[in-house]
Amino acid sequence: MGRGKIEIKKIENPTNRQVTYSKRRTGIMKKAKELTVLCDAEVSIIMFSSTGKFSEYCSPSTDTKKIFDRYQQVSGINLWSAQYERMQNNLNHLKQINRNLHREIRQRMGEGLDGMDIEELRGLEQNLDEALKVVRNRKYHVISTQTDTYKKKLKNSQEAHRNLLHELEMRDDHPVYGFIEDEPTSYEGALALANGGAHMYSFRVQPSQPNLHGMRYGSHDLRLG
Amino acid sequence: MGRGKIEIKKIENPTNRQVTYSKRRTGIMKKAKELTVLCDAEVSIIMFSSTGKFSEYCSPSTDTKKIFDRYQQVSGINLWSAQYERMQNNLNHLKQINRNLHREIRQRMGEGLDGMDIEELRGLEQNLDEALKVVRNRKYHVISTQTDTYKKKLKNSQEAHRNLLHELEMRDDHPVYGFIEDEPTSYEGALALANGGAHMYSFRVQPSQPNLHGMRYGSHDLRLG
DNA sequence: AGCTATTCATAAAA
DNA sequence: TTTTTATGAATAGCT
Repeated sequence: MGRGKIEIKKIENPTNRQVTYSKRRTGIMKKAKELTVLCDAEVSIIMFSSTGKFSEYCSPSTDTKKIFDRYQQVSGINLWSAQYERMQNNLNHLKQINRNLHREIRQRMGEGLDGMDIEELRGLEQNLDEALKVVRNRKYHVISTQTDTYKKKLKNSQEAHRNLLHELEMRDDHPVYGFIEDEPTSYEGALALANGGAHMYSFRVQPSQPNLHGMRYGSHDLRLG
Repeated sequence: MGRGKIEIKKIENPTNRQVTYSKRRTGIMKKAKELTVLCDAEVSIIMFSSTGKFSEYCSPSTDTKKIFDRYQQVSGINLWSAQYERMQNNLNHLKQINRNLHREIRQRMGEGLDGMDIEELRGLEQNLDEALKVVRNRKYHVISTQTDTYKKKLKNSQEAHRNLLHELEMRDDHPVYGFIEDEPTSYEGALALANGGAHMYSFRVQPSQPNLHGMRYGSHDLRLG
């Protein structure tokens, strides 16, 4: 179809090749359009020239993604299955880990112990016992630190007060209002703070069967996704 | 290009349409092959007839997936980003939950307490204390159940032994070997079993600063994914 | 599926 | 690139 027949092999002259590409590309696209209309077909064409120039055709009734989704269904080959499967596995793995973590927390809260044998129970008991000691120590440490800080602040405040009074005295010899000292420094005070805080006036009731469900020390959102 | 010009509009006669589809499809595929060879291009064609029949062409130097990946890069539109992003979000969400769970377990083991204030520490302490009581109760329950089972088995064994001896006596009046009774039923025995098991002969050493790292009561794989 | 009269696509040149 | 134009290719309508 042209001034003489041509052999179907790579056109070595780059200019000719480019010209032929351009012409034939137009031709294929036209044919694709005609096929789409005449035969009510769905066609997707993607092509790259040897210089990397990109062109595409897609039937107007659809889009490239839809055609490719359909292609995947029909061909049975999922083009992103590798990526997809890797993520899916990752997801399942994380879910499994989460289940394990969740179970462990439940056990550490005294729930779901039915499946554990003596060895496991003894291990858990010892672990909890040790953790409890550490937490208690930490608590007392935080309390004493806080008390010290409070003491220092009080001291500074007192001093500032005295200085202020002194200054006033120096200025106009007015009568002096005494500073009220009130430091909870006794061990009993600290203990009360440790065990009741703002509620130290009331006794803590210990139920024989404590309902641990929903009783968390923090406010983490621990629901599984 | 046939016996008369045709208008480019849908061919209503299904047979004609199917025939035309078949002929023109062959034509396009041939053109695609020629373009591939002549111009050293990469071409991917996917089409579906109105009856759903699927055909594809792809340049031999590549494959449909590669062309599509390249298409995505060039067009800038990631065709499966929606799916991908959803999974990615899911994954990140799970990872966050995982971190929270892990942190909670660490705190319940007495690690990573630095960021906790008094209220939280007191809550954790109380929670651990209650859990410890529940676990202890459970442990003793399991032990007593186990002891009961052991007793019953022993009883059955003794009875079977006596019956056997009795039978032997009845048969040939041989001398009788006594059954050695050895039941660890005392509370001391149960306690020893509870606290030491197979190692009840040795005293348990309580380090003043217990190394909780790696000391788990179970054998869960808790590594983060 | 083949055939073939026609129309279409396009190689070479401008 | 696009246009021109001579030619080979594709195919519509029939069998």
